[in-house]
Amino acid sequence: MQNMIEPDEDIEECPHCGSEKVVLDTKKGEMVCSSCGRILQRKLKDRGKEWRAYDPMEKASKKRTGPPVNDLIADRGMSTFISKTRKDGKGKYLDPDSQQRVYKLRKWQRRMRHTGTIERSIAFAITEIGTMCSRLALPKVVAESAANLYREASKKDLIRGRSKEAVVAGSLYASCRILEVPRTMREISKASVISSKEMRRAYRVLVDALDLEVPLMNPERFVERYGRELDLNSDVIKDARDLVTRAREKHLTIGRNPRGVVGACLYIAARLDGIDMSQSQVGEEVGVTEVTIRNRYKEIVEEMGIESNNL
DNA sequence: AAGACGAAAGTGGTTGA
DNA sequence: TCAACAACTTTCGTCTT
Repeated sequence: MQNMIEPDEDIEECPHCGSEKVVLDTKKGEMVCSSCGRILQRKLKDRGKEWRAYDPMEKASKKRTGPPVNDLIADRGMSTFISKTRKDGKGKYLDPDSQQRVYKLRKWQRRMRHTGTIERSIAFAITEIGTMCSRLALPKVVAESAANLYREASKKDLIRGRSKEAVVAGSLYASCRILEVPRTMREISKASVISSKEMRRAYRVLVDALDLEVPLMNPERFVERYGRELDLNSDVIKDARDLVTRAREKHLTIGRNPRGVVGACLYIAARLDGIDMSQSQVGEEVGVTEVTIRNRYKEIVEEMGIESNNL
């Protein structure tokens, strides 16, 4: 049977190593770079059919579905529309009386669509999630996940007493954490009208009330991202990633702002590679001060026995 | 002159009574 | 609810290249 798993968007080359050997793993539902082995997209949906048809007649008789369920539509695309055509099911024109009735029905359906408080709230949230995601360049899976979290939150009545924007921001952050998309709280709250304090509170409530399994944030993901933003080549990024791993093994990361650790590791890796880069440059990119970079850098160099004359 | 370094004081968040 | 606390930031003077 032909497999119809499709990526959300075409990925032609790996954003990490630039290789064009991006393959689709239909079993796991993942897009994978066969050159560097990184997963570029997860949890792809199977948009295909499970049946086969050998001629158009059979195709027509077996077809029984519409588009897939869409999490980014308030009612998930599951509601019915009353058609605009003035024909009945058999293609005959309706008499004027019936036309009048259908017109009224349509009007009422339009009015009823988003009248439930929860539906209206979700519709708002999805719009908000959409604009935030485009501002933050977040992939569609994150938007879908956030929409689902918001829906769950609505069901459990968690929005009451909080602003919708806060719950949206909290859902987005939670989705990023769950899907291991490297975004900080600060970034997300900056893209929102919500303060990071309010967002944090909403996020906590979501995690507690919905029993979310949030994996520990892993700084290695941030190394990738900031390394690329600093125009470092993949060798340096890899070295920096190893440094972060070793730093964590030596417990140099606990209680520390991960961005400081990541920044310091990038700084060290770059300097070891002979690249000229200032502490403040790195600090600015990862969002901490030069002093913090310096402090982390000192600790790491000391603990790992890196000869400072190489730097 | 720019970047690195270190000290000191201030700030916001966490923790435990 | 409040105080203690650790991490981080800001600021600034000094050192190094």
